[in-house]
Amino acid sequence: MEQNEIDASGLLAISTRLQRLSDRIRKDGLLIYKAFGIDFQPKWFPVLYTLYKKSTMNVVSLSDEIGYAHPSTISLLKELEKEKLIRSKKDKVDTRKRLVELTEKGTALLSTMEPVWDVIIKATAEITNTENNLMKAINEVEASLKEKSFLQRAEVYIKK
Amino acid sequence: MEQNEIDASGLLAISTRLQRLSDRIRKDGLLIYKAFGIDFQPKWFPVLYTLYKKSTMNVVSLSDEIGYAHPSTISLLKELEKEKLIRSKKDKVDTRKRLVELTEKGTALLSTMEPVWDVIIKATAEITNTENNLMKAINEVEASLKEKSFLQRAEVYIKK
DNA sequence: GGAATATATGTAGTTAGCTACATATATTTG
DNA sequence: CAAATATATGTAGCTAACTACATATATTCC
Repeated sequence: MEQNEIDASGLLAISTRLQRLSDRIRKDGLLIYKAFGIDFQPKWFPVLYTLYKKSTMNVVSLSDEIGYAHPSTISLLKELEKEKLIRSKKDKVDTRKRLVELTEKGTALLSTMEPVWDVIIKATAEITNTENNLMKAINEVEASLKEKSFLQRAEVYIKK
Repeated sequence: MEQNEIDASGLLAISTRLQRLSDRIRKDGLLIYKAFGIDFQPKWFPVLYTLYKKSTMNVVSLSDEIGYAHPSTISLLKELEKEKLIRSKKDKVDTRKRLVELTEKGTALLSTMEPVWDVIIKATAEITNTENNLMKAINEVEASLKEKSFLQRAEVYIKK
């Protein structure tokens, strides 16, 4: 009975719990980079990693690739430009487009990060690889949301 | 190979993914309350639900109960007071303490919410109850973090 | 080939938590 | 019992994403 109540309340507060877990992991992530003497923020990862893998991209494709709204990407790019980790140039064919790529400094940084990532991946795997694997759970939830949104699912029960 | 790369990158971006999932669920949550014609924000849930269950509490115990930093609770209480859903009074024994409780309006609102919660719980269960259950995964991850933090786990690998 | 539409980028302001610091009152202890 | 410490509350400002809106350039279509 009590157990059910805890579960119910947990489900109702799920967004809050996700957010707090995210915060916590991010903060420790920052400290891990620091422990390696690397000046790197976890939030930079999706943008930089994508540019590392795909070399040159414009703002919108980059945003789509990492799944961000474009203003979020723009503000990250602004920071990264200030850090001289990336640079931009105009696309000569389609002048609306801003092409973004890593600088030499950026490439150098990213290539020194492989050992750090290794550690982070191992530590994260250790933490998340419990009976219900968090990464897999997120993937599964994202898949079920893609199929039918939270709201749509709720509507079925409302109409009953 | 490619699969491993996706996993690695996923683990490295885990905080971002958690945050975005949280946002998405919260936004739909708000719409579900709206669909019931109820003026209620998902972020209010932990505070109001706790007051509903425990009647009167001071700020710090309430924060501890829901696992928030006290300034977060204070700012929620401020909103809820403006909505006239809660009220506060001084503790006569320990005058430092501010005792918080639901108003009649608050109690009335909460008691009309049971059917909404039912729907939310069902829809959430539908979404999260995949092979790797998200709620359980969060609980497990929080338990493993409590035992040994992300940073501490990383340090073991750094020292190697 | 010009008008209507679509796409790319950018800016401003919001959100929901947080930490760091400040202050007031209680409690403990020499 | 006064000084030192601990606890409760409060304020200010940060963060990392978002939406809504604005503008510039491309593309499409009559």
